[in-house]
Amino acid sequence: MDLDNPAKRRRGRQLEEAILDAGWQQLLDAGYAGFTIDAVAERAGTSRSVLYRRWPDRDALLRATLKHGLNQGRRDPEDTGSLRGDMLAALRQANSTRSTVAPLLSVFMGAYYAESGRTFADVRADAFGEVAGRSVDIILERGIIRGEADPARLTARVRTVAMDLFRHDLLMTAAALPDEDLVAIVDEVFLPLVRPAGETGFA
Amino acid sequence: MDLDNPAKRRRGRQLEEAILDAGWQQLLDAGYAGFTIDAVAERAGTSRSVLYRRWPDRDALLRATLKHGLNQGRRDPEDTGSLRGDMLAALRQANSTRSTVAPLLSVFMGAYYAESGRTFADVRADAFGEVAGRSVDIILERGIIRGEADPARLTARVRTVAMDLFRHDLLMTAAALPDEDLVAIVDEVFLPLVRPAGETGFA
Amino acid sequence: MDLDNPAKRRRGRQLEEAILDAGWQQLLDAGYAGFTIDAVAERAGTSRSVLYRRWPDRDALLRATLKHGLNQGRRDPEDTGSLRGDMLAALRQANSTRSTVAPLLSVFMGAYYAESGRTFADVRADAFGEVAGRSVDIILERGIIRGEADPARLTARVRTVAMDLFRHDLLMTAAALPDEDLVAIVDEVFLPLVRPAGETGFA
Amino acid sequence: MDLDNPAKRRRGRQLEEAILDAGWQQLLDAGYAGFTIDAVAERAGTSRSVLYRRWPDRDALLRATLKHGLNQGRRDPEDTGSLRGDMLAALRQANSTRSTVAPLLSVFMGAYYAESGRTFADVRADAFGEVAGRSVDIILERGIIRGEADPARLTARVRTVAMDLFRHDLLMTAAALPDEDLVAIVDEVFLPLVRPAGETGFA
DNA sequence: CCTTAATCGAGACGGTACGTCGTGTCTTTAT
DNA sequence: ATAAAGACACGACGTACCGTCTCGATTAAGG
Repeated sequence: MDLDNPAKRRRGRQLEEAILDAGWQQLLDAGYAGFTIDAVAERAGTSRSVLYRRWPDRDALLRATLKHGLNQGRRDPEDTGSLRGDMLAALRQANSTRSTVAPLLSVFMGAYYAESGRTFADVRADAFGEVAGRSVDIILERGIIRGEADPARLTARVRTVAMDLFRHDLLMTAAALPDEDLVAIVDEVFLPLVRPAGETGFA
Repeated sequence: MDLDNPAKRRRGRQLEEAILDAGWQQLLDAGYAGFTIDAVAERAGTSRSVLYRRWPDRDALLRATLKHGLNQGRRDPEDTGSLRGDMLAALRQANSTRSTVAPLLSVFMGAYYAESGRTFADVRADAFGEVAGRSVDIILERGIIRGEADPARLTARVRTVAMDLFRHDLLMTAAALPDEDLVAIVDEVFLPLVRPAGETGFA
Repeated sequence: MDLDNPAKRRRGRQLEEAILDAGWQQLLDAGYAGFTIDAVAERAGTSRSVLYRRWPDRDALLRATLKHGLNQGRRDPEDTGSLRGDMLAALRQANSTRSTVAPLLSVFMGAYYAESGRTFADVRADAFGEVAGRSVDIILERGIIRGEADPARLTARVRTVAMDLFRHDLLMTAAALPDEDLVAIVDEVFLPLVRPAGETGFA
Repeated sequence: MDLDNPAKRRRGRQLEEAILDAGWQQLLDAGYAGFTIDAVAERAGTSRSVLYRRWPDRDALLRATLKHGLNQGRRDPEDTGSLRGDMLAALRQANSTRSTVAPLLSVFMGAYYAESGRTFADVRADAFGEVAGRSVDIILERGIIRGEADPARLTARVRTVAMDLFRHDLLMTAAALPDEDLVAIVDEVFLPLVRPAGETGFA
């Protein structure tokens, strides 16, 4: 890559990181169609054989790249003082980063996990990282303590409903959602389902 | 195909139907990777040029094929006598047919509509056809008449929440959902959101 | 072709002329590769079916076009007062018109007449028209009368030698020849072969 | 070709030879129309990309194939003891091999060299190879030594006149010439032009 | 004058070859 | 041993023509 730079050849872990970074950038820049072995190799400043030594084919590289990219920069969810605020903050944070790449998840994760025989929960955990799943749990934990959420109503389905609807819309539009859609998810679906019975107004 | 076949050449609408049928079958048999212009053309007993004359590229053909295939055999939703029963029946019907192909929707519809600048509502309508959208409306209409649904609570988000969650899971797993997941969607999310305030138990 | 021009449709002979003219222009403009049925039809302001009704395939049209084009504007050879002058004039005249298209002759005439089982003489006559063959005869006739050519030496081979060498060079270079090449053909080959024995200088 | 063939893949020069051989055979078997990239690749037991890596397009491959094929099996010209015999032998040898392919030369070499701006001499040398040009020189050298040819008369035009006329007829007829035409070239044109002045009869 | 048959003009259909690009395998050279 | 470079064999892509076909519109000719 560098012309006369005698910089040592990268190897092993270090090289792998560089490749996945390059792949992620390539994915963001050129989309699925532009996610080519050649393009990624060139962007990473290495050669195709190096990639093929690590991943058997393009799809495997794509999965590794998605996982690598999506799990960058995870943070614990913000504490805004209210369940509604926390949930909205989490959705807005997600909405600001994932848009373009998200649709790929459904195809590749879907196909891959279908073959691997894993469960739906695993799919979610692996695709969006451990942190993502735990974010909602943390937010709900705080809500329970504040008395804004009723533990009895928090089935698995209800716990993930906000993120699932967000993700659904993302998958269907391949673009960041308008903020009012996030608000609608929280106010019209999430809060009514988790709020202790009897409460009716918004917090 | 047969040079000596005195059967008239197919043309126009008739030919197009045959192509889309062939495409749909090819998609079910060989998946996205096997959805090749050549393969579809051969399966339809025509030639590649005929396809390229109608759709500019593979993706356009794929979108047309998806729409064609997904909108086959639509029927008005069954009337089971209760809102819960109607909704479950609709989900079960959908669950029995769409599984393998659904994930493709997110990528291609997503990408397409992102470019075309259409709205989310349009996306849904076009991808899943008019009937799909109306099914839920019909079911809810009946529910309102029976007193099982509160018109005041039926925002756009709430109206589609059941189908959206179903679709989300389908997209993420690329497989038919277990029946208990459908039940959970109806009992834990849908009914609590649409039921007139005050009612608490399951119907 | 014309927008609202109610000008009568051309038919029969008239239409055929227009097509061959268009073909000839197309050949000169775009060469062999650009000599397309579509291009000729469009240039002639008609449609492909009309061409296919007259010639079975592209090669047939090409042959017809070549014959049409090459036999335009034939004139009797100039009388310059000397055999050398006449021959040079004939070569120069030929050199000024045929250059680009000539190489096609060898392929298509060659192939066509090979199949048709005609003789070499016929080939030449048909490809270059009756006039071309007669031109040399006329020139030589005058030369004999002037005493510049010896009838005893004028075998078939010798009669055509100048035109053949000219045509050979044309075929090999696909371009008009430099004038000195024409002079060399006349002075170094043609005149020494036809001149009555004993004469040595140039006329 | 064979996936399981443990024979090493051919590469570089060796592969190139095989391709050109295959191309030459294809040309002889199927003519210009049958000289297809696919056909040549298949015949050579390789794939289209390999050809495109070496030649930019079909015409370039055709030119390379012609050069390759025409320069196979060149030998130094036979010494028959007389200028007439040597020249006739050379023409007969040429006549026995080149017939079918020759016409292609005019179109492709012509077009190519027209673009490349090379000289006529280069055209000839490249198209027919070094040896072809030298053959005549060798024959004439011997003739001069024997006293059958006059060096003073051997201009460039005269030196090549026999081969040029032969080639001309070949180009026009696309078939091997009858032997009497070769004899006519030698006896009626070649010998009269090169023979020392004063000699008149045939050797 | 009106009908009728032939031709024109337009364009879809079923093919084939083109030249490009990406894949996954394999080989070679250098670090 | 692994990196880097790149050739090989394969196959799909989208384009451009080919030669065949169908169909409505126009036109010349005949009853």
